[in-house]
Amino acid sequence: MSAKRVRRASKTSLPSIYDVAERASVSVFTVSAVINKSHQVSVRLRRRVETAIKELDYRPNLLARSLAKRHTHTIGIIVPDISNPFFPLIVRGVEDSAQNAGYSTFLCNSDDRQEKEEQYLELLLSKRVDGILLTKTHEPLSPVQRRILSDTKVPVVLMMRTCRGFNTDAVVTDDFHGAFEAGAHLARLGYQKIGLVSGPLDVSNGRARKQGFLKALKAHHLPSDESLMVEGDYRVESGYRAGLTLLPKRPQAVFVANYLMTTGFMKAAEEIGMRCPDDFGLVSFDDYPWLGCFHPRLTTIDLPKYEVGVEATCVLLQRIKGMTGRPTVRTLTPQLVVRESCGFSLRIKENRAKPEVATVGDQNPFVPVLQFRENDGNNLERTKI
Amino acid sequence: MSAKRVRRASKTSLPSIYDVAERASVSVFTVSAVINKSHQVSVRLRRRVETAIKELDYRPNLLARSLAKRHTHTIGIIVPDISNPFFPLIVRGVEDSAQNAGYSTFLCNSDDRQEKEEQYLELLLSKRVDGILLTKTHEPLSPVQRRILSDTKVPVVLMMRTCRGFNTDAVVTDDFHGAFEAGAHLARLGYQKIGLVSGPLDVSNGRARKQGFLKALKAHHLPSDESLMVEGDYRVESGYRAGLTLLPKRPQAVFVANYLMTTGFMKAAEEIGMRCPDDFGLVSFDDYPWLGCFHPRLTTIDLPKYEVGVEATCVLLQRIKGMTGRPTVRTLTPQLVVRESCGFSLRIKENRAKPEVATVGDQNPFVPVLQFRENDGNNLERTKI
DNA sequence: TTGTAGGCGTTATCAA
DNA sequence: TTGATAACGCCTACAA
Repeated sequence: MSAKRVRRASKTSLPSIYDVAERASVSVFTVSAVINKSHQVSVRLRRRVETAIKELDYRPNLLARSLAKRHTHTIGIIVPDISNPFFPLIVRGVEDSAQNAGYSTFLCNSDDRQEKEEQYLELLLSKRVDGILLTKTHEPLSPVQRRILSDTKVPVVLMMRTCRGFNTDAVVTDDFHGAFEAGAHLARLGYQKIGLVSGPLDVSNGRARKQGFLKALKAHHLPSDESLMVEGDYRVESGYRAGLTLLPKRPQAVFVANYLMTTGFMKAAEEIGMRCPDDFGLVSFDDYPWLGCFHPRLTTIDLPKYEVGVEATCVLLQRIKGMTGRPTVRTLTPQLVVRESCGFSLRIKENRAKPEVATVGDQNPFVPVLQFRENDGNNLERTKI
Repeated sequence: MSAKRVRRASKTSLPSIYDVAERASVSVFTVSAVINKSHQVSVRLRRRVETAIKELDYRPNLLARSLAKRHTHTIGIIVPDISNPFFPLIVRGVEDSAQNAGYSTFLCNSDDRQEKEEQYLELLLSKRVDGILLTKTHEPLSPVQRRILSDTKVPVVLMMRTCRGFNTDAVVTDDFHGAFEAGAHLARLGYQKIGLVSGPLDVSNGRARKQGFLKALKAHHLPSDESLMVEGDYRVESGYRAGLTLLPKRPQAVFVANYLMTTGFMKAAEEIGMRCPDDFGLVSFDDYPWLGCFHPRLTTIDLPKYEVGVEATCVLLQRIKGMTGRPTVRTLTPQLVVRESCGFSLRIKENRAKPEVATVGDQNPFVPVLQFRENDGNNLERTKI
């Protein structure tokens, strides 16, 4: 029974800790000890082990290690779609800070579909990830998901979207105030008939962005005309259709709740033959480095995407390390970036803006943020950090 | 020795196959058999096992499974930077087809740095991925990497960039012909003094794009003026600097070898006060769905990014399944997308274009591809497939 | 300081 | 068809 560990001829597969031990004429314990620096090992033996490792080109099997130690040093991350330009930066934030802490990440795309989300949740759990970062689909937590997430103690933190009935940590951007700023900016520029292309109202930040906008209208004593508000789904196509229905009503300005929809909206405007900002002002939500390079240069609410990833990872890692306490929601502050699509300079020139209306918040929208952002390109926006 | 498997109280951690076996009063073999459908099991036992699984909310431990089966059904993918808009779609292509085949993917960012690349290669190997998809950094394969990749039989397939001295499968886009088309298009429009902002020349596709461009000049009997060519590194900043040095020389047109650099280039043009396409024509490399929505609407060479991911995964999966044979290089065809930055309509109007110059290839550049692309937004460009 | 041997949760072989 | 039981490769008491 003791000789059973004479072990395989090592030609069969990759070298194991036993092969190293044999070659160095030590026990597996010693090998393990030097690899993990978990115990003091005499220099002599250590040397022998190290050279054996080199000679064999030994590489520890992380599967076995994880199995034995019961944690994988891996976190799972589920986003709707990595090819939606909104998510790469979040993911990058996650990976950077995870790697920094010695964790690696497993990426999944849910396509915003409950079914895929469930499936991936199962997979991640089966792979025994230590924690999960999740941008929930628009659907509420299903019973299955609830069971999945409850009967295991794998910590989950939500990103960008909260989920009613799912009381867990979350890191989001302050979309309410962001949208408020967007609406307020438009109002201060003297626009009175302002339209809205909102995100899906069954998503927390879709609601928040609409409510913030409405609040701004109210704060500036502007009527809120439901006929000027159309609900989109954050996708290009819905922005396009929104433009087709909204633009003919001749709004003076419009707030579009994300970049993809803005993209579609502009396309519609072009087809209809309306120009921005000449024929209508526009503020978009979420910023990208290339937005300052093409026309109309978009005025936006910049969301700290990378930071969302970083913060979410930070919280998750703490939970993994055993932090207890009630779930927390961390809210990151977005920022108004004034360029030209809002018609800023136009309105100023025409003296239509109303600087007398009090600026809400500490932001002075009359200081255009037009300077070139130094990005290193490959690492795109991260230099903002 | 036989009773040793009475096993833990199951409160300690997640239920194992033993817990299921015990509860169903069967052996672990039976449980394993029903889970994997690997053997015939009588309905009676199967039922018992299935209900036990439900009741315990048992979830197989993939770590243990992988350890025993010696494969993980996981592939690693290393790209320079997921937050560079070029890569998300490739990654998406990979994930989709991998998942389709029952594989999951592990994403890593090398930041185009040899060091991180090596580090991640080690990690992936330690995690025992079944194969690796790699977009090599600009540096050549290091001795370490060579050893890493050789002494293990984990198949590797290169994406987008080949690597001299590293003879393995690869899936790339035909950048030579893409760049040729770009240059030829400009030449046919009657431009004579054409500048180039190339990618890094130590990257295979950086070279290819330059050479294709030069070939086009030659084909159209245009002189190639080295002073009009500047080498960038694919990043925004380098495009910006290139613009600053190139534009004052008043080129009639310019070919910029990727999107990020184009972005910087446009910024420079704006600062200098030159307008596109009025003051200079421009063709960019690599297309994005939003390019048709802002001005100047970029004329580009569209790269089938998603397909690169799909094809690469396909090859890799075959290798994993044991396909032998010499390494192959699959080359995907890019496509000229004519919009307005090249000055197409301007030149036509002014009668400066030279339609008499033979069109090279089957592409007719005088058919502007301006129609709205139907994208579903969240899944962005993938609808092109 | 070093070694021995059992356990982590599966699969797989060989009997029964 | 089922059941024991030995791998898989690593960690870690417990001993020495």
